[in-house]
Formats: sequence, structure tokens, C-alpha cells
Amino acid sequence: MVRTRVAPSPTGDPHVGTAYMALFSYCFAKQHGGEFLLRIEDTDLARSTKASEQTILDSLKWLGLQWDEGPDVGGPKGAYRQSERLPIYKAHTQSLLDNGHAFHCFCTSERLDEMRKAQMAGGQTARYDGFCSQLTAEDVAAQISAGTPFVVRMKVPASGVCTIQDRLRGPIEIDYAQIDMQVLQKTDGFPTYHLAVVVDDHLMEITHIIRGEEWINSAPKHQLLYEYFGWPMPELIHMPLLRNPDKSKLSKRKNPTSIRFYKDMGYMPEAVLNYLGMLGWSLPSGEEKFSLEEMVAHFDIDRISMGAPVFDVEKLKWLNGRWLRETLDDEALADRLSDWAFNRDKLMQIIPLIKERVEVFSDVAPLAGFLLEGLPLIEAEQFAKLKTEPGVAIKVLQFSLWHLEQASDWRSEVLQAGLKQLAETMDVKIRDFLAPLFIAISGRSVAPPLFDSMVVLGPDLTRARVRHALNTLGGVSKKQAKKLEAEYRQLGSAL
RNA sequence: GUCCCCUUCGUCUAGAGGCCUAGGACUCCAGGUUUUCAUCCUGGCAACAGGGGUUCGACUCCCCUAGGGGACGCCA
Repeated sequence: MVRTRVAPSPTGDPHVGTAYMALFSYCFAKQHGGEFLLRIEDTDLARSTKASEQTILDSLKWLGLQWDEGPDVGGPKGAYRQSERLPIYKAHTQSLLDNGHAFHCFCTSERLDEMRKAQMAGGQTARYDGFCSQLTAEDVAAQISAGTPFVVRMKVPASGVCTIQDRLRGPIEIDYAQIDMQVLQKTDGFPTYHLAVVVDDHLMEITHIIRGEEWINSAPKHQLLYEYFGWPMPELIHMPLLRNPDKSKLSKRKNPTSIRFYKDMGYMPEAVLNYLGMLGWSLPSGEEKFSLEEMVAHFDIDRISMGAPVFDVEKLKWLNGRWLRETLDDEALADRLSDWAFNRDKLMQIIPLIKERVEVFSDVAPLAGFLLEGLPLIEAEQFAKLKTEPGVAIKVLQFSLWHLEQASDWRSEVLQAGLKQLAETMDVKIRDFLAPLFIAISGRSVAPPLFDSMVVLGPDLTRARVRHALNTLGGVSKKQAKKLEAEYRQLGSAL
């Protein structure tokens, strides 16, 4: 039985990269009559949030990738949330300790930092030097009873070569000397990703691990753990990484990466999935429009091309147009459209903002139309007419964007408080501060309340619009951005 | 800095030693249909990173170089 999984960590927006891995994992499993599961990797206490977990589940469901086992649907191998499996990891860490495959480490982060810096400067691989692995049992016991905080690290052979098998690339050889003595259990008692992923994949009987290329370098650690535990190694399939147009790893600063953005922009889930499928894979017939079912039916994991593809919004748009025109009849399109724009939830958000300003229904369109747009058509002249100085306007937009990129609480009052404080710190009058934002968000200088509008639009579309406004103003050069960033940081510390 | 991965038109890709005069798609350009626009149709521009091998024959196999990317966290 083939079993695959996708294992997102709930630390931010639902990322298209996650959907990409999920899609290929799903297709591979389903094609073999197997099962596809979803596991939440929330071992990072500080960064994981319930809200993020929910949007990730919602987004994957929206795309139509249904999992057979997961935190919401349950299953025989649960729990499917790592934070609920702590005793399991504890026990496995203990067994590694007992068998001499792991050791307690009491090193301070200062010492580790210095060590890594020195190693890099000396042309060496940055790696734990094994200091604490030399400690005697008495030393360790003494430190523990003294209450010194500790982590547990895995042991790694001092020499030799580790060979991992990648389904797509064949054998990959990495010297053990390159592999770090990875922390398996943190000071807070939580496992790190590396321990948890191995334990869970084994216990959940995952047969094929489909994940991003970024994991190749840590595969030897995982393989070593499988060996220590005496477990069979699942097959590894490392997918190419999605990229920005400038070829760097896909990131939200350079490209909209949140699945919600594409939903809010009015893309069809079928088209988004189809587009992700054509990155790295193609239907044997060459037809570029295909459904999830067709992809499952014809999928061949060995035909994945390994060059990392650039995520090209233009082509996605074209494909979405085809889906819309060729797949939806007028009835279906009407349903989809009303579901997207005129659903009750959305209308109930919009109505309070415009009710006071409306005399007849037809007033609604010009007033609230911008809430249904993607990126509003704006011109540099609109900013020129403002009292806000051009240099200040750019700064306001850029700083606000950075602020909004970090914002996790997207309620109106919170947004208002945050941006107001930003304005004060920048020493810009709130009027002058908000004016360019009004244009960026609504496309005009007169509009319903800004912060409520931002809530209706949602974080992804809001950020995209501010970014769009900056581009309309000629964009921010790299040099300029660097300067502004320094200034922004300084402001941040003044807050 | 060290290690790892990758490399066909600007972009997504087809290509499993002769089928390649390297095919398709997006974008762009030109033309046609359309009262406009869009759709649709026709045509065009445009690539095997470079250098060595192996072979009768290399986009396809091997080596080197270059370029790009990634990893080097008590993040995942």
C-alpha cells in the first residue's frame, strides 16, 4: 500500500509550494490506489498558530486535495498534529539515548555561534564539534541534576560516506563529515523537525516521501535515524523548488505565494491545481489543460523534470481563462461568481461600510466596486495630486507593506492601531499617511473606511495592492530598498 | 567559505543515441474574423550553457568548466 503525506507547518500563509508538494504526493498515492495523509508539523511552539493551521486546511480543501487521514478527519495512525504526540517523541529520543545513538548537550548558543563562525572563517563546514559527546555519564547526571538546560543531539559517524537514494536523481553521496550532529530534542522538551518527521513517517507507515529539494542535505540525518531505529527507509523523491521570476526560491516578497491570494483574485481552484501540475510534469499527449483526475490517471513520477520552474502568473491567468470559458457553462459561471463575490458573508462585511453612503442600490457599484477588483487601475498622477510629498508617499507605502507583511492579527482595530503607531513613529501626520494608502487600496482618494476595507480584502490582496501601488510609482530600487529597510528597522527599535 | 542539486526558446515544457531542418504552449509581433474589446483562427520571432571525450552517429551517455539554485538554526 502506497502512503504519502504532506506535512505543512502552520507558521504562516498557506503556501503554493505546500500545495505543489501536496498535489504530487496526492497523485502518486491515488494512482497506486494508495492513501494520502495530512500531518501538521507544529513543533515550533513560538511560531505555530491555530489560525494558520485552519487556513492551510481550508486552502488545500479549496483546491480539491482531499486527504484520507488528517487532524480534522482523524484516522488509525493519529494524532495527526505533532504537538499532540509529545510522549511518542520523548520515548523515541530516550531509546536513542539508551542505545548510545544520541547524547545530551549543554552547550550555550553563544558557544555554538562562535564555533560556527570560526569554522566558516576557516573554510570548514559549520557543524557541531562534538564537545558534549565526550562527557562522562557522571558529568551528564551532575549537569542535569544541577538544572542546566540541555538538548539531545544525534550521533553521526566520524568518517565515511552516506549514500541516499533519490528516486529522481539516483544515488547521492554525502560525507558523514558534512553532517551535523542534529538537535533532536530542544530545551523545551519538544522534538525538532528531524526527529519528529522520521518517527511519524514510520509510525504512519509512509512509503514515499515527496518533498522539496531543500531537504536533500538533511536526508542523511533522517536515514541515519531510520538505521538507528532499525526501520525500513521509505523511498525519497525530492521535487524541484518553485522559483520567482528572478530564479530565487519562491517567496512572498517577490511573488504572491499564498493560495488565498489566488482564491481572492478569483482564480478557479481547478486552474491553480492544473498550473501547479504542469510545473515539472506534462500529460503525455502534450495537452496543457487537465483535471486532477486526468493527472492522477496519467501520472508518472519518473517523468518529472528536475529543473526548478519559475512560477509564471501570466500563464496561470491564461490557463484560468481556458478553464473558465471551456469548462463552465453560463449557469455554472453564475454560481461560481456569486459564490465568489456575492456570497452572504462577503456582502455582510461590505454592507456596514457603505450603507450610510448609499441612497439607491446603484450607488453600491461605484462605492464598493473596488472590493471586488483584483489590482485596481491606478496612476502615478493620483499620488501627485496629494498633499503628501512623493518621497513620503513611497516611504509610507513601503513601510506599511512591511508592517502588513508581519501582521498576523487582521482585525480592523489592530490594523488601525499598528499603522497609526507607524505614522506617529515616522512623524507623518495621519492624514498624509493614510492618503496614499487609500489610493493603493481603493484606487481612489475617496472610499469607505480604509481598515475595514482591508479586512474585507484580506491580507493577501491588501499586500498585493500596496505592492502594486509602489510599482505604479516607479518601484523601489534595490539600493533604495536597502536604505529604507535600515530606516524601518531603526523605527522598529524605537517603537 | 564548505557541501549538495540543477541546466532545451524570455517563461512552462516535449525529447529515454539516429524519427530533430529540435515539437507544443504562454508572452510578444503581424494578419484575419468581430460595430469596439475580448474570444477564436492564421502566420512569425525565439533554445539544446561552453569545452572535451565515448560512438558510424549525441539534445540525449561520461568528464571538466561556467552559470543558477539550495543547505549549513534548540525553523520547518
